[in-house]
Amino acid sequence: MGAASVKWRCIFVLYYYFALDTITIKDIARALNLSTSTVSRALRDSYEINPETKRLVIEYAERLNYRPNPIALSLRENRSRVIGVVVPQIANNFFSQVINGIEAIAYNRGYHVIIFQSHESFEREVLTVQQAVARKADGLLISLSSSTSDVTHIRELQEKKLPIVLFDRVAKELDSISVTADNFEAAFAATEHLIQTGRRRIAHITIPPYISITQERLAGYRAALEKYGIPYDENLLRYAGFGQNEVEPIIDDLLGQSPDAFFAASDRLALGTLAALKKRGIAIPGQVSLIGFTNTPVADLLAPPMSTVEQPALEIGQVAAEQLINLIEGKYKGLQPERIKIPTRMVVRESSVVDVDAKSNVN
Amino acid sequence: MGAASVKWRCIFVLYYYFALDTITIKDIARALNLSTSTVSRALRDSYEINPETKRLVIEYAERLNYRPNPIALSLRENRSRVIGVVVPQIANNFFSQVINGIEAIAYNRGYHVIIFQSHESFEREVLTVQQAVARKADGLLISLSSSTSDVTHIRELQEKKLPIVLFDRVAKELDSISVTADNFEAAFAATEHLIQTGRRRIAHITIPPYISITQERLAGYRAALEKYGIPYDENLLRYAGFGQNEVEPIIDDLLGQSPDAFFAASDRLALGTLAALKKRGIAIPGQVSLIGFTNTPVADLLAPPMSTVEQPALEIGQVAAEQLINLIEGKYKGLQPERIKIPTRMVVRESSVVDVDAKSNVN
DNA sequence: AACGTTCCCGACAACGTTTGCGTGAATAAA
DNA sequence: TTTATTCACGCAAACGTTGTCGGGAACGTT
Repeated sequence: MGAASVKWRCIFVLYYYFALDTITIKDIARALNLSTSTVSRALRDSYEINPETKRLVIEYAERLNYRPNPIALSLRENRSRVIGVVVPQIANNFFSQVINGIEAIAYNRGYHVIIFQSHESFEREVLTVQQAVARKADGLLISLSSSTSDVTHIRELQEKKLPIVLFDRVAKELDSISVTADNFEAAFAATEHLIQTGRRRIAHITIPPYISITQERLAGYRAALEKYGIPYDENLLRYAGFGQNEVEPIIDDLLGQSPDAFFAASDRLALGTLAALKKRGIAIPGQVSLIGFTNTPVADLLAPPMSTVEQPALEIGQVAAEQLINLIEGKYKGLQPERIKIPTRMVVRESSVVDVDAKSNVN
Repeated sequence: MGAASVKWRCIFVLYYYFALDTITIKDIARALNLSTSTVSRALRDSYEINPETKRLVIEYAERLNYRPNPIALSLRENRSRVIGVVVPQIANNFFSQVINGIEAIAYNRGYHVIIFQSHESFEREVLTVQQAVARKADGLLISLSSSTSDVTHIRELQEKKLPIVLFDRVAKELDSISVTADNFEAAFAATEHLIQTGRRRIAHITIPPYISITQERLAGYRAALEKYGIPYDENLLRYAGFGQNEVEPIIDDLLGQSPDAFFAASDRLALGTLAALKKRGIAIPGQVSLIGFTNTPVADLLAPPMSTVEQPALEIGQVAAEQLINLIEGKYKGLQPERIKIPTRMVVRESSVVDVDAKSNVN
């Protein structure tokens, strides 16, 4: 009895410990009476292995479903085939679409993606980037948090020659490849559209000023105003953070400046603005026009359907991933880091279409 | 000249190769004239190391910002501190929120998250799961693809004792921990709400029938009908795939059955239904009511604001991650695998609010 | 003085893989 | 027959870390 129970316990323990145990090159070597080096070379189809031996090894490996241990490879080759992606928030349509694009390219080129979130916090961004480095990511795709004004933590990594590509929220101070939407053009087009439909007092509600896209979009906005001889009124400009209820008071405040249009620089802000305006019973586009920067697929279904500048999120992710992997694999030896701008697309919907009468009135 | 250029090239090469080189335990040992074992023990605060030596080592390590190499640790300990997440699509509000929840918990408990997408394809799911295993993930969080009817690829892993937790799209055949919304209750509540507002011919448009949630939701729908003595009419039931334009013809088809309400079993389907109905000029809720299963934050801003059953995506992710990590860390020795249901919340908005007159007419 | 403890520390193996080098055997060339 | 050459394979080191073992020195106990 005792002996039997011990026996069963042993079997259980063995099963438990070895069941998940994937087969290694050593197992193959032992089974075939070869050395690990021979097996390794056979699997890599080295010329210095007898074809017959190769056949044996490969057959056996396939039969037992051998998979090389990527961790051992990483340790040896000092590369992980992992790229780290640092975004402010995953649960944001824009970023999840970008990640989608990244993953597609990475997958095709044999890399995996580890996601890190900075939660719009500078401190967490620093920590998270360190984590990614400690995890031995081969390269980093970063979109800066909105509270990041100091980028030395990134610069240090660049100086250590860690491949880095920035996307969307980039920093001018960093001399790296960057991939963004053409924010200037997009903002210019949106503003111009509002002007051409007769609007003059165009409020611009945007995200914190540190990050690059804010400045580019603001520049586009101002350039359009200037082109049409409309003076820039900084009372019509507001920065909104990422809190829950930040938008409403800002809208209230802006309404005091009697704007006839709102240009919101992000998805979240556009929706917040729409909600606030509706809540206050302000007619869109009757009293004010609205156009947003967005990636929501439902702009069409809103009330009213919302004009937007669409950012090619998927494409940004794809291009950024391609650039990074090229960088990792050393295909850019001497070239200058490039700043890539992906064109956007403006979709005019009801929220900014002023009918002819109203337009002539306004004018 | 030649010698100088060679010298510079050497320096460049050295710099290039060693700049990123993080410091190892060996470097510390060499610098302090100790053995690697001593350094290792000193850093782990072993009792058998002289306090003075410890101080020296720890000081030096901190000064040079030593970080243990997680890859070496993984190789040695046969664990990666990585959890693999397999979802049909990242760029889906529900899943990105789930991932958000997963990441939050994983981060706190010292794990990282690698994302895999099955793109709703069975073949890619199998491949991707294999990838995750080959990558030595310590455990897997899986939401099955809609085309997955055979789950042997998952079962095999379970039999190999790989910790697995299923969420949202689970399979009854698999004896594992699962975390889902309470789909039956949610569907029951939604249907009951439609009935209580006077609807009788309630169309149900849902996702492919293999996956668990479809069946649970359908069961809830039917149970509500039964409770109110309304015969189940299978002509009012439609399955939609994940193609671009699948919803519209289905709606057209359903409209032939003169329904007075639509209950859509997913976010995407609800929005597609809304779009199709609007396109056809059908008044909501005048002619038909609409209620969706959704996670979109903009339901309120739609025209009309859409009634929804909200799934607690973030919470599902958190609970699933917790369960998995407990499983990985062996905290469940003998316990039965649990099927956890997270309660949902129904939010009634205009799209299903029938005014009194209309209601009495319909009745 | 002989012995047992305690304290600190180093050597070594192991995790899975690749690779430079060495080597015995068979073959070819002299 | 001797000497090169080619072929096919094994040995050992390395990647960074931890744990087992063992051992020298200093101390305390008979």
